[in-house]
Amino acid sequence: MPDGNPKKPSRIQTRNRSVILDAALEVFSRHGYRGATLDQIATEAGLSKPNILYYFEGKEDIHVTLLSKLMETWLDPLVALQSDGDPAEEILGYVQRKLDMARDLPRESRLFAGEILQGAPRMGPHLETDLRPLFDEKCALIQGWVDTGRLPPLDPQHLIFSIWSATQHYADFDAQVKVLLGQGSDPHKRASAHLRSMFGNMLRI
Amino acid sequence: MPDGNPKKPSRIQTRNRSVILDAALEVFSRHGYRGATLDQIATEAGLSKPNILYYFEGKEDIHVTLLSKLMETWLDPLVALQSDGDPAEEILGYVQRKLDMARDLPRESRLFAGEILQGAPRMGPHLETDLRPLFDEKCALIQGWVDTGRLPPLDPQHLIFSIWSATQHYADFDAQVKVLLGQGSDPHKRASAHLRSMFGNMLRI
DNA sequence: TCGTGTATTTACCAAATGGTAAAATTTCAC
DNA sequence: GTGAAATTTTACCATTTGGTAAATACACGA
Repeated sequence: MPDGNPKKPSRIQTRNRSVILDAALEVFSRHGYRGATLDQIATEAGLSKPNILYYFEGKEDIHVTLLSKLMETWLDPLVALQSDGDPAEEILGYVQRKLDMARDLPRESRLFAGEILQGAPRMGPHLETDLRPLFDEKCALIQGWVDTGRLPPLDPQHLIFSIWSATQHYADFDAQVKVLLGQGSDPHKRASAHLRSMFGNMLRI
Repeated sequence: MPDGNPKKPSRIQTRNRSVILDAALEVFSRHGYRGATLDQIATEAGLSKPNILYYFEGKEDIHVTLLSKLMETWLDPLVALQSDGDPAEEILGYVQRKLDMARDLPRESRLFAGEILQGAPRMGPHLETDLRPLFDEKCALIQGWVDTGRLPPLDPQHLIFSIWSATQHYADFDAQVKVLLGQGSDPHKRASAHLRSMFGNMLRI
């Protein structure tokens, strides 16, 4: 049994757990938790169903593991929002990082979106524990910039919401975006320019 | 059989179909298509499962009916975006209508979001047929305002995406928003002020 | 009130799905 | 190479779930 005990995992274990999680990310992000089946995940992973249940306790275990690992990655860009340089450029850099992330990790974005959309049934605690403190910290940072006149008056909480929604939109609503944009010139570049303009305007004193 | 034939529906039919659709909206929007069960919908509607299958051909029929009816409602605010008054105020009015809609019809917003998130498997055609033409028309309208100098240079397509994402975020990611805002002063009002400021800034010449 | 079409319930079914037991196979330290 | 442990497969099972058939109850115009 690979789980529970403190022994270090074998090479096979490490590889297979990672293969399974990647397959599960693919399937869960496309069909949602309920819509995904263990058979689909098994096929995608190139393993048999009982075999994946050898590495994970069950469907929910896979999903939760995925969400936990994802949370780190997901918060990275926000963690990187520091009080180093020019406030406006700091925030615009954050916007850019989030947008790049939506392009590079669309499956992760959709997995997250699906979970929240359904009321975060398997992630509620994580939100309180991991996201909330970081969110509060960065809101305070931005509020500080406002208070010291380095940014115009604005609402840090809703600013962050706008950044999240505007950037993740391109991953989460990809199906719609594709239909509406047709095949135009480098959508990512145009989105980036638009967002830089929009948020840039609002951050200018 | 209530379906297919051209007879006008009885009072009971009208009432029950509407009761079922409302229950289905509740269940589908909370759990997604696959996550929802006919039993849940039946319970929510106060009817038996075979009874709802007397009014609809099956689970998918209910879902598709729901999405079709929703599409109208959903596009209304965009239809109302006309070339009447001041361009900036027209667009800000649209933002406000969309935000109000996210507050008043969160279930509809989540149903729509869930469908798009999964690649619009049951709504692809509708997007091309209903949404695309309207989107193109309104983009042209906005582009016209830009070309005649009544709006600063901006990207109409991505502007609309930003409006959609920023407003619907409050309905679709409600679970997250609730956790992060705690209980503050009238979130809707603050969101409204923030969005008016953000988009107002960008629309000013 | 009677009879006919409408509406609802009861009793099912087949497929899908998450999961398990145990046998068979492979890996690897010695 | 050998044996024990890890890994994988085969053969299942119980539950859930979308859906159906047929019997029953009901509404309502004549």
